[in-house]
Amino acid sequence: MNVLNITVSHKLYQKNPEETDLGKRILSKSIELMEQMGYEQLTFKKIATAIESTEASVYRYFQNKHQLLAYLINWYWGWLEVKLAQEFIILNSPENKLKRAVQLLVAPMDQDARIPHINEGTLQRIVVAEYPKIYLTKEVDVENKEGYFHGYNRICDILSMIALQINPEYKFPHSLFSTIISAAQSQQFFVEHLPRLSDAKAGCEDIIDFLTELTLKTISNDE
Amino acid sequence: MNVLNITVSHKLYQKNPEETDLGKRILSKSIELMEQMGYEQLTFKKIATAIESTEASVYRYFQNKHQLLAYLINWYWGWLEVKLAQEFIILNSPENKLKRAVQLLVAPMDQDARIPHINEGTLQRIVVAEYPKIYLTKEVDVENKEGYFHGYNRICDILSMIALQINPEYKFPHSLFSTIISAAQSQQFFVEHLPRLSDAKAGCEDIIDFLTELTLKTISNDE
DNA sequence: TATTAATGATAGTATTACTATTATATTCGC
DNA sequence: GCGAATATAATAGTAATACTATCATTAATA
Repeated sequence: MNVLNITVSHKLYQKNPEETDLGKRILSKSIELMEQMGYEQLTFKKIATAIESTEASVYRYFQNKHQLLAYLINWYWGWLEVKLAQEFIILNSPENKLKRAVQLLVAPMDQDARIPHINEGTLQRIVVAEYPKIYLTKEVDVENKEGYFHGYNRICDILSMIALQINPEYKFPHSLFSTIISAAQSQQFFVEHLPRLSDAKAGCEDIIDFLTELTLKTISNDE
Repeated sequence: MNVLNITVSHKLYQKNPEETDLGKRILSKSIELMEQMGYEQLTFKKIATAIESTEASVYRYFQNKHQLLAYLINWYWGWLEVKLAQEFIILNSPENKLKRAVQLLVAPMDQDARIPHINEGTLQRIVVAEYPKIYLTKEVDVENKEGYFHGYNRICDILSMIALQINPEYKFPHSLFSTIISAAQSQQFFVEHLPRLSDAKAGCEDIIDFLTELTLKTISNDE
Protein backbone atom coordinates (compact mmCIF):
# COMPACT_ATOMS: atom_id res chain seq x y z
CA MET A 1 0.00 0.00 0.00
CA ASN A 2 1.36 3.39 -1.01
CA VAL A 3 1.24 5.87 1.83
CA LEU A 4 2.57 8.46 -0.53
CA ASN A 5 1.23 9.07 -3.99
CA ILE A 6 2.66 11.54 -6.44
CA THR A 7 -0.03 12.79 -8.78
CA VAL A 8 0.89 13.63 -12.32
CA SER A 9 -1.50 15.46 -14.65
CA HIS A 10 -3.61 13.11 -16.79
CA LYS A 11 -2.40 15.00 -19.87
CA LEU A 12 0.92 13.26 -19.29
CA TYR A 13 -0.33 9.75 -19.98
CA GLN A 14 -2.88 7.88 -22.05
CA LYS A 15 -3.67 5.47 -19.26
CA ASN A 16 -2.44 5.94 -15.73
CA PRO A 17 0.63 3.74 -15.29
CA GLU A 18 0.41 3.90 -11.50
CA GLU A 19 -2.88 1.98 -11.57
CA THR A 20 -1.72 -1.31 -13.05
CA ASP A 21 1.06 -3.77 -12.63
CA LEU A 22 2.07 -3.47 -16.27
CA GLY A 23 2.10 0.33 -15.95
CA LYS A 24 4.45 0.16 -13.00
CA ARG A 25 6.73 -2.23 -14.81
CA ILE A 26 6.83 0.20 -17.75
CA LEU A 27 7.83 3.04 -15.43
CA SER A 28 10.40 1.00 -13.62
CA LYS A 29 12.06 -0.36 -16.74
CA SER A 30 11.86 2.96 -18.61
CA ILE A 31 13.81 4.65 -15.85
CA GLU A 32 16.42 1.93 -15.85
CA LEU A 33 16.84 1.87 -19.63
CA MET A 34 16.71 5.61 -20.17
CA GLU A 35 19.49 6.14 -17.69
CA GLN A 36 21.57 3.38 -19.31
CA MET A 37 21.16 4.25 -22.96
CA GLY A 38 19.89 7.83 -22.94
CA TYR A 39 16.66 9.29 -24.28
CA GLU A 40 17.61 9.18 -27.96
CA GLN A 41 18.50 5.48 -28.01
CA LEU A 42 15.50 4.35 -25.98
CA THR A 43 12.52 3.00 -27.94
CA PHE A 44 9.14 1.61 -26.90
CA LYS A 45 10.17 -1.63 -28.56
CA LYS A 46 13.16 -1.92 -26.21
CA ILE A 47 11.00 -1.21 -23.17
CA ALA A 48 8.44 -3.77 -24.30
CA THR A 49 11.03 -6.46 -24.92
CA ALA A 50 12.70 -5.82 -21.56
CA ILE A 51 9.45 -6.30 -19.64
CA GLU A 52 8.31 -9.14 -21.91
CA SER A 53 5.34 -7.24 -23.22
CA THR A 54 4.61 -5.62 -26.58
CA GLU A 55 5.11 -2.25 -28.19
CA ALA A 56 1.36 -1.75 -28.58
CA SER A 57 0.86 -2.23 -24.85
CA VAL A 58 3.39 0.47 -24.01
CA TYR A 59 1.61 2.78 -26.44
CA ARG A 60 -1.58 2.32 -24.44
CA TYR A 61 0.07 4.06 -21.50
CA PHE A 62 2.02 6.78 -23.30
CA GLN A 63 1.42 8.43 -26.66
CA ASN A 64 5.12 8.54 -27.36
CA LYS A 65 8.58 8.71 -25.83
CA HIS A 66 8.35 12.45 -25.33
CA GLN A 67 5.23 12.08 -23.19
CA LEU A 68 6.92 9.34 -21.19
CA LEU A 69 9.90 11.60 -20.47
CA ALA A 70 7.57 14.45 -19.51
CA TYR A 71 5.72 12.08 -17.17
CA LEU A 72 8.90 10.94 -15.45
CA ILE A 73 10.24 14.44 -15.05
CA ASN A 74 6.97 15.76 -13.66
CA TRP A 75 6.90 12.87 -11.27
CA TYR A 76 10.36 13.93 -10.12
CA TRP A 77 9.36 17.54 -9.50
CA GLY A 78 6.20 16.42 -7.71
CA TRP A 79 8.24 14.20 -5.50
CA LEU A 80 10.79 16.96 -4.84
CA GLU A 81 7.95 19.21 -3.76
CA VAL A 82 6.81 16.59 -1.26
CA LYS A 83 10.36 16.28 0.07
CA LEU A 84 10.68 20.05 0.41
CA ALA A 85 7.41 20.27 2.32
CA GLN A 86 8.59 17.54 4.70
CA GLU A 87 11.90 19.24 5.33
CA PHE A 88 10.38 22.68 5.83
CA ILE A 89 8.33 21.46 8.79
CA ILE A 90 11.34 21.73 11.04
CA LEU A 91 13.13 24.62 9.30
CA ASN A 92 12.17 28.10 10.40
CA SER A 93 14.35 30.68 8.67
CA PRO A 94 13.94 31.29 4.95
CA GLU A 95 17.74 31.13 4.59
CA ASN A 96 17.81 27.61 5.96
CA LYS A 97 14.94 26.59 3.73
CA LEU A 98 16.75 27.80 0.63
CA LYS A 99 19.97 26.11 1.71
CA ARG A 100 18.17 22.84 2.22
CA ALA A 101 16.42 23.17 -1.12
CA VAL A 102 19.76 23.51 -2.89
CA GLN A 103 21.03 20.43 -1.08
CA LEU A 104 18.01 18.40 -2.12
CA LEU A 105 18.45 19.48 -5.74
CA VAL A 106 22.07 18.40 -5.91
CA ALA A 107 22.65 15.58 -3.42
CA PRO A 108 22.00 12.04 -4.68
CA MET A 109 18.57 10.77 -3.77
CA ASP A 110 17.86 7.69 -1.71
CA GLN A 111 15.38 5.15 -2.91
CA ASP A 112 12.02 5.46 -1.15
CA ALA A 113 10.99 1.97 -0.10
CA ARG A 114 7.31 2.88 -0.24
CA ILE A 115 7.54 3.32 -4.01
CA PRO A 116 9.41 0.29 -5.27
CA HIS A 117 8.68 0.85 -8.97
CA ILE A 118 10.43 4.26 -9.07
CA ASN A 119 14.14 4.48 -8.39
CA GLU A 120 14.47 8.10 -7.34
CA GLY A 121 18.24 8.20 -7.60
CA THR A 122 18.19 6.94 -11.18
CA LEU A 123 15.34 9.28 -12.00
CA GLN A 124 17.37 12.19 -10.68
CA ARG A 125 20.19 11.29 -13.06
CA ILE A 126 17.68 11.21 -15.91
CA VAL A 127 16.52 14.71 -14.99
CA VAL A 128 20.15 15.91 -15.00
CA ALA A 129 20.83 14.39 -18.40
CA GLU A 130 17.54 15.01 -20.19
CA TYR A 131 15.54 17.78 -18.60
CA PRO A 132 15.79 20.57 -21.19
CA LYS A 133 14.64 18.18 -23.91
CA ILE A 134 11.08 18.33 -22.70
CA TYR A 135 10.70 22.06 -23.30
CA LEU A 136 13.15 22.75 -26.11
CA THR A 137 10.68 21.76 -28.81
CA LYS A 138 8.35 23.51 -31.21
CA GLU A 139 5.38 22.08 -29.25
CA VAL A 140 6.35 23.90 -26.06
CA ASP A 141 3.45 26.37 -26.11
CA VAL A 142 0.77 23.72 -26.58
CA GLU A 143 2.36 21.43 -24.01
CA ASN A 144 2.72 24.25 -21.53
CA LYS A 145 -1.05 24.74 -21.67
CA GLU A 146 -1.49 21.03 -21.04
CA GLY A 147 0.56 21.23 -17.87
CA TYR A 148 3.73 19.54 -19.09
CA PHE A 149 5.86 21.93 -17.01
CA HIS A 150 3.62 22.31 -14.00
CA GLY A 151 5.91 20.57 -11.55
CA TYR A 152 8.85 22.78 -12.39
CA ASN A 153 6.75 25.94 -12.28
CA ARG A 154 5.57 25.06 -8.79
CA ILE A 155 9.04 24.47 -7.35
CA CYS A 156 10.11 27.75 -8.85
CA ASP A 157 7.13 29.57 -7.29
CA ILE A 158 7.71 28.04 -3.87
CA LEU A 159 11.37 29.04 -3.74
CA SER A 160 10.54 32.50 -5.05
CA MET A 161 8.11 33.07 -2.21
CA ILE A 162 10.74 32.10 0.33
CA ALA A 163 13.29 34.44 -1.26
CA LEU A 164 10.83 37.32 -1.04
CA GLN A 165 10.63 36.75 2.71
CA ILE A 166 14.34 37.48 2.89
CA ASN A 167 14.19 40.46 0.55
CA PRO A 168 10.74 41.64 -0.53
CA GLU A 169 12.36 44.15 -2.87
CA TYR A 170 14.15 41.56 -4.97
CA LYS A 171 12.90 41.90 -8.53
CA PHE A 172 13.77 38.61 -10.20
CA PRO A 173 12.94 35.68 -7.92
CA HIS A 174 11.46 33.44 -10.62
CA SER A 175 14.34 34.12 -12.97
CA LEU A 176 16.74 33.43 -10.13
CA PHE A 177 15.27 30.06 -9.20
CA SER A 178 14.76 28.83 -12.71
CA THR A 179 18.46 29.67 -13.12
CA ILE A 180 19.47 27.99 -9.85
CA ILE A 181 17.48 24.83 -10.53
CA SER A 182 18.79 24.53 -14.04
CA ALA A 183 22.34 25.24 -12.82
CA ALA A 184 21.89 22.53 -10.20
CA GLN A 185 21.29 20.08 -13.04
CA SER A 186 23.87 21.35 -15.47
CA GLN A 187 26.70 21.69 -12.95
CA GLN A 188 26.23 18.03 -12.05
CA PHE A 189 26.49 17.20 -15.72
CA PHE A 190 29.52 19.44 -16.29
CA VAL A 191 31.49 18.07 -13.36
CA GLU A 192 31.18 14.64 -14.88
CA HIS A 193 31.44 15.37 -18.60
CA LEU A 194 32.62 18.92 -19.32
CA PRO A 195 34.84 19.81 -16.37
CA ARG A 196 36.18 23.00 -17.92
CA LEU A 197 32.72 24.50 -17.41
CA SER A 198 32.85 24.04 -13.66
CA ASP A 199 35.18 24.56 -10.72
CA ALA A 200 33.56 21.89 -8.61
CA LYS A 201 35.28 18.65 -7.73
CA ALA A 202 33.45 15.35 -7.94
CA GLY A 203 30.83 14.99 -5.24
CA CYS A 204 28.12 17.47 -4.52
CA GLU A 205 29.69 19.70 -1.88
CA ASP A 206 31.25 22.28 -4.19
CA ILE A 207 28.14 22.61 -6.30
CA ILE A 208 26.06 23.13 -3.17
CA ASP A 209 28.48 25.81 -1.93
CA PHE A 210 28.47 27.55 -5.29
CA LEU A 211 24.68 27.62 -5.59
CA THR A 212 24.02 28.53 -1.97
CA GLU A 213 26.39 31.47 -2.10
CA LEU A 214 25.01 32.56 -5.47
CA THR A 215 21.46 32.49 -4.13
CA LEU A 216 22.03 34.24 -0.83
CA LYS A 217 24.32 36.94 -2.20
CA THR A 218 21.95 37.71 -5.03
CA ILE A 219 18.85 38.17 -2.94
CA SER A 220 20.59 40.08 -0.13
CA ASN A 221 19.74 43.78 -0.19
CA ASP A 222 22.93 45.15 1.30
CA GLU A 223 24.85 47.21 -1.20
CA MET B 1 36.07 38.85 -49.81
CA ASN B 2 35.76 37.95 -46.16
CA VAL B 3 37.77 40.22 -43.94
CA LEU B 4 36.63 38.18 -41.02
CA ASN B 5 36.73 34.43 -40.90
CA ILE B 6 35.43 32.34 -38.05
CA THR B 7 37.35 29.09 -37.83
CA VAL B 8 35.58 25.98 -36.67
CA SER B 9 37.43 22.78 -35.79
CA HIS B 10 37.69 20.35 -38.71
CA LYS B 11 36.17 17.67 -36.48
CA LEU B 12 32.89 19.53 -36.91
CA TYR B 13 32.53 18.88 -40.62
CA GLN B 14 33.37 16.30 -43.27
CA LYS B 15 34.25 18.93 -45.84
CA ASN B 16 34.61 22.60 -44.99
CA PRO B 17 31.34 24.31 -45.95
CA GLU B 18 32.97 27.76 -45.93
CA GLU B 19 35.14 26.79 -48.90
CA THR B 20 32.50 26.21 -51.53
CA ASP B 21 29.38 27.83 -52.82
CA LEU B 22 27.30 24.75 -52.13
CA GLY B 23 28.69 24.62 -48.61
CA LYS B 24 27.64 28.18 -47.93
CA ARG B 25 24.19 27.56 -49.32
CA ILE B 26 23.87 24.56 -47.00
CA LEU B 27 24.81 26.72 -44.01
CA SER B 28 22.53 29.55 -45.00
CA LYS B 29 19.50 27.36 -45.62
CA SER B 30 20.14 25.15 -42.58
CA ILE B 31 20.03 28.19 -40.35
CA GLU B 32 16.83 29.41 -41.93
CA LEU B 33 15.08 26.04 -41.80
CA MET B 34 16.27 25.04 -38.35
CA GLU B 35 14.93 28.25 -36.88
CA GLN B 36 11.61 27.78 -38.68
CA MET B 37 10.93 24.12 -37.98
CA GLY B 38 13.27 23.29 -35.11
CA TYR B 39 16.08 20.76 -34.89
CA GLU B 40 13.88 17.65 -34.60
CA GLN B 41 11.83 18.37 -37.73
CA LEU B 42 14.77 19.36 -39.89
CA THR B 43 16.19 16.68 -42.21
CA PHE B 44 19.03 16.66 -44.74
CA LYS B 45 16.43 15.86 -47.37
CA LYS B 46 14.60 19.10 -46.59
CA ILE B 47 17.80 21.12 -46.73
CA ALA B 48 18.76 19.49 -50.04
CA THR B 49 15.38 20.12 -51.61
CA ALA B 50 15.36 23.74 -50.46
CA ILE B 51 18.72 24.48 -52.10
CA GLU B 52 17.94 22.30 -55.12
CA SER B 53 20.69 19.84 -54.39
CA THR B 54 20.64 16.26 -53.13
CA GLU B 55 20.73 14.54 -49.78
CA ALA B 56 24.02 12.83 -50.66
CA SER B 57 25.65 16.19 -51.32
CA VAL B 58 24.68 17.51 -47.90
CA TYR B 59 26.11 14.37 -46.33
CA ARG B 60 29.43 15.18 -47.99
CA TYR B 61 29.67 18.28 -45.78
CA PHE B 62 28.27 16.95 -42.51
CA GLN B 63 28.14 13.42 -41.14
CA ASN B 64 24.71 14.02 -39.69
CA LYS B 65 22.32 16.61 -38.30
CA HIS B 66 23.98 16.55 -34.92
CA GLN B 67 27.33 17.52 -36.42
CA LEU B 68 25.67 20.30 -38.40
CA LEU B 69 24.12 21.72 -35.23
CA ALA B 70 27.46 21.47 -33.42
CA TYR B 71 29.11 23.29 -36.31
CA LEU B 72 26.59 26.13 -36.27
CA ILE B 73 26.76 26.54 -32.52
CA ASN B 74 30.55 26.56 -32.49
CA TRP B 75 30.48 29.13 -35.24
CA TYR B 76 28.25 31.24 -33.01
CA TRP B 77 30.59 31.04 -30.02
CA GLY B 78 33.59 31.77 -32.22
CA TRP B 79 31.84 34.80 -33.59
CA LEU B 80 30.82 35.96 -30.10
CA GLU B 81 34.46 35.72 -29.04
CA VAL B 82 35.45 37.98 -31.94
CA LYS B 83 32.74 40.46 -30.93
CA LEU B 84 33.88 40.44 -27.31
CA ALA B 85 37.48 41.07 -28.32
CA GLN B 86 36.39 44.01 -30.46
CA GLU B 87 34.33 45.53 -27.67
CA PHE B 88 36.99 45.05 -25.02
CA ILE B 89 39.43 47.27 -26.93
CA ILE B 90 37.72 50.35 -25.60
CA LEU B 91 36.52 48.99 -22.26
CA ASN B 92 38.95 49.27 -19.38
CA SER B 93 37.32 48.10 -16.17
CA PRO B 94 36.54 44.42 -15.70
CA GLU B 95 33.05 45.41 -14.48
CA ASN B 96 32.27 47.13 -17.74
CA LYS B 97 33.61 44.18 -19.71
CA LEU B 98 31.34 41.77 -17.89
CA LYS B 99 28.36 44.09 -18.30
CA ARG B 100 28.98 44.34 -22.01
CA ALA B 101 29.43 40.58 -22.30
CA VAL B 102 26.01 40.04 -20.76
CA GLN B 103 24.49 42.53 -23.19
CA LEU B 104 26.05 40.76 -26.16
CA LEU B 105 24.72 37.41 -24.96
CA VAL B 106 21.16 38.62 -24.65
CA ALA B 107 20.58 41.48 -27.11
CA PRO B 108 19.48 40.51 -30.63
CA MET B 109 22.37 40.33 -33.07
CA ASP B 110 22.66 42.38 -36.21
CA GLN B 111 23.50 40.73 -39.47
CA ASP B 112 27.17 41.18 -40.41
CA ALA B 113 27.25 42.22 -44.06
CA ARG B 114 30.71 40.72 -44.53
CA ILE B 115 29.30 37.24 -43.99
CA PRO B 116 26.18 37.07 -46.11
CA HIS B 117 25.67 33.32 -45.82
CA ILE B 118 25.28 33.41 -42.02
CA ASN B 119 22.39 35.28 -40.49
CA GLU B 120 23.71 35.94 -36.99
CA GLY B 121 20.36 36.96 -35.55
CA THR B 122 18.70 33.76 -36.68
CA LEU B 123 21.68 31.74 -35.51
CA GLN B 124 21.38 33.31 -32.09
CA ARG B 125 17.76 32.17 -31.89
CA ILE B 126 18.88 28.67 -32.83
CA VAL B 127 21.42 28.71 -30.00
CA VAL B 128 18.68 29.79 -27.57
CA ALA B 129 16.34 27.05 -28.71
CA GLU B 130 18.75 24.17 -29.29
CA TYR B 131 22.02 24.63 -27.46
CA PRO B 132 21.82 21.98 -24.73
CA LYS B 133 21.01 19.33 -27.32
CA ILE B 134 24.59 19.23 -28.49
CA TYR B 135 25.98 18.10 -25.15
CA LEU B 136 23.07 16.23 -23.58
CA THR B 137 23.90 12.99 -25.37
CA LYS B 138 25.66 9.75 -24.55
CA GLU B 139 28.45 10.72 -26.97
CA VAL B 140 29.39 13.82 -24.97
CA ASP B 141 32.73 12.49 -23.71
CA VAL B 142 33.97 11.46 -27.14
CA GLU B 143 32.75 14.66 -28.73
CA ASN B 144 34.29 16.76 -26.01
CA LYS B 145 37.67 15.28 -26.91
CA GLU B 146 37.02 16.17 -30.53
CA GLY B 147 36.45 19.80 -29.64
CA TYR B 148 32.69 19.95 -30.06
CA PHE B 149 32.41 22.32 -27.09
CA HIS B 150 35.56 24.31 -27.58
CA GLY B 151 33.88 27.60 -28.40
CA TYR B 152 31.77 27.54 -25.27
CA ASN B 153 34.72 26.56 -23.09
CA ARG B 154 36.71 29.51 -24.38
CA ILE B 155 34.01 32.11 -23.69
CA CYS B 156 33.64 30.68 -20.23
CA ASP B 157 37.42 30.90 -19.63
CA ILE B 158 37.64 34.47 -20.88
CA LEU B 159 34.85 35.72 -18.64
CA SER B 160 36.27 33.78 -15.69
CA MET B 161 39.60 35.53 -16.06
CA ILE B 162 37.91 38.93 -16.04
CA ALA B 163 35.93 38.03 -12.93
CA LEU B 164 39.12 37.05 -11.14
CA GLN B 165 40.47 40.53 -11.77
CA ILE B 166 37.56 41.87 -9.75
CA ASN B 167 37.85 39.29 -7.01
CA PRO B 168 40.87 36.96 -7.15
CA GLU B 169 39.47 35.03 -4.19
CA TYR B 170 36.27 34.00 -5.95
CA LYS B 171 36.20 30.23 -6.02
CA PHE B 172 33.70 29.37 -8.75
CA PRO B 173 34.25 31.56 -11.82
CA HIS B 174 33.79 28.81 -14.40
CA SER B 175 30.67 27.51 -12.71
CA LEU B 176 29.39 31.06 -12.52
CA PHE B 177 29.85 31.83 -16.19
CA SER B 178 28.60 28.53 -17.49
CA THR B 179 25.54 29.31 -15.37
CA ILE B 180 25.26 32.90 -16.60
CA ILE B 181 25.66 31.97 -20.26
CA SER B 182 23.16 29.18 -20.02
CA ALA B 183 20.76 31.45 -18.11
CA ALA B 184 21.16 34.07 -20.83
CA GLN B 185 19.84 31.51 -23.28
CA SER B 186 17.15 29.97 -21.14
CA GLN B 187 15.72 33.24 -19.84
CA GLN B 188 15.20 34.37 -23.43
CA PHE B 189 13.36 31.13 -24.08
CA PHE B 190 11.29 31.36 -20.87
CA VAL B 191 10.17 34.94 -21.48
CA GLU B 192 8.71 33.83 -24.76
CA HIS B 193 7.40 30.36 -23.94
CA LEU B 194 7.33 29.65 -20.20
CA PRO B 195 6.77 33.06 -18.60
CA ARG B 196 6.13 31.68 -15.12
CA LEU B 197 9.83 30.81 -14.98
CA SER B 198 10.93 34.40 -15.41
CA ASP B 199 10.13 37.86 -14.12
CA ALA B 200 11.40 39.60 -17.23
CA LYS B 201 9.11 41.40 -19.62
CA ALA B 202 9.51 40.98 -23.36
CA GLY B 203 12.63 42.63 -24.68
CA CYS B 204 16.10 42.08 -23.34
CA GLU B 205 16.44 44.83 -20.73
CA ASP B 206 15.12 42.90 -17.74
CA ILE B 207 17.18 39.83 -18.54
CA ILE B 208 20.30 41.97 -18.83
CA ASP B 209 19.56 43.63 -15.47
CA PHE B 210 18.93 40.29 -13.83
CA LEU B 211 22.14 38.71 -15.14
CA THR B 212 24.34 41.73 -14.56
CA GLU B 213 23.25 42.07 -10.96
CA LEU B 214 23.59 38.33 -10.41
CA THR B 215 27.13 38.37 -11.77
CA LEU B 216 28.44 41.43 -9.96
CA LYS B 217 26.86 40.61 -6.60
CA THR B 218 28.15 37.07 -6.71
CA ILE B 219 31.77 37.91 -7.41
CA SER B 220 31.91 40.87 -5.02
CA ASN B 221 33.91 40.10 -1.88
CA ASP B 222 32.21 42.45 0.55
CA GLU B 223 30.35 40.54 3.22
C1' DT C 1 43.73 17.14 -73.35
C1' DA C 2 43.80 14.10 -69.49
C1' DT C 3 42.99 13.98 -64.69
C1' DT C 4 40.84 15.01 -60.65
C1' DA C 5 37.34 16.81 -57.72
C1' DA C 6 32.63 18.19 -56.92
C1' DT C 7 28.03 17.47 -57.59
C1' DG C 8 23.75 15.25 -59.25
C1' DA C 9 20.72 11.36 -59.95
C1' DT C 10 19.04 7.35 -58.42
C1' DA C 11 18.44 3.37 -55.67
C1' DG C 12 18.44 0.76 -51.70
C1' DT C 13 18.50 -0.68 -46.55
C1' DA C 14 17.71 -0.89 -41.63
C1' DT C 15 15.39 1.32 -38.13
C1' DT C 16 11.90 4.01 -36.06
C1' DA C 17 7.51 5.52 -34.75
C1' DC C 18 3.70 4.58 -35.01
C1' DT C 19 -1.53 2.25 -36.33
C1' DA C 20 -4.61 -1.56 -36.99
C1' DT C 21 -6.54 -6.07 -36.29
C1' DT C 22 -7.52 -10.11 -34.09
C1' DA C 23 -6.96 -13.43 -30.42
C1' DT C 24 -6.68 -14.64 -25.66
C1' DA C 25 -6.87 -14.12 -20.80
C1' DT C 26 -8.79 -11.87 -16.67
C1' DT C 27 -12.03 -9.47 -14.00
C1' DC C 28 -16.59 -8.05 -12.69
C1' DG C 29 -21.53 -7.57 -12.23
C1' DC C 30 -25.34 -10.26 -11.78
C1' DG D 1 -21.35 -19.73 -13.15
C1' DC D 2 -22.25 -16.87 -17.30
C1' DG D 3 -21.86 -13.05 -20.26
C1' DA D 4 -19.75 -8.68 -20.85
C1' DA D 5 -16.25 -5.73 -20.58
C1' DT D 6 -11.41 -4.84 -20.15
C1' DA D 7 -6.47 -5.60 -20.51
C1' DT D 8 -2.97 -7.53 -22.80
C1' DA D 9 -0.55 -10.30 -26.42
C1' DA D 10 0.56 -11.42 -31.09
C1' DT D 11 1.16 -10.09 -35.44
C1' DA D 12 1.29 -7.27 -39.42
C1' DG D 13 1.84 -3.30 -41.89
C1' DT D 14 3.09 1.70 -43.25
C1' DA D 15 5.41 6.08 -43.87
C1' DA D 16 9.31 8.48 -42.72
C1' DT D 17 14.06 8.78 -41.37
C1' DA D 18 18.90 8.34 -41.51
C1' DC D 19 21.80 6.89 -43.75
C1' DT D 20 25.10 4.18 -47.74
C1' DA D 21 26.38 3.01 -52.39
C1' DT D 22 26.92 3.49 -57.25
C1' DC D 23 27.44 5.74 -61.34
C1' DA D 24 26.99 9.71 -64.50
C1' DT D 25 27.97 14.46 -65.38
C1' DT D 26 30.14 18.77 -65.00
C1' DA D 27 33.81 21.99 -63.78
C1' DA D 28 38.46 23.10 -62.45
C1' DT D 29 43.37 22.27 -63.06
C1' DA D 30 47.76 20.77 -64.50
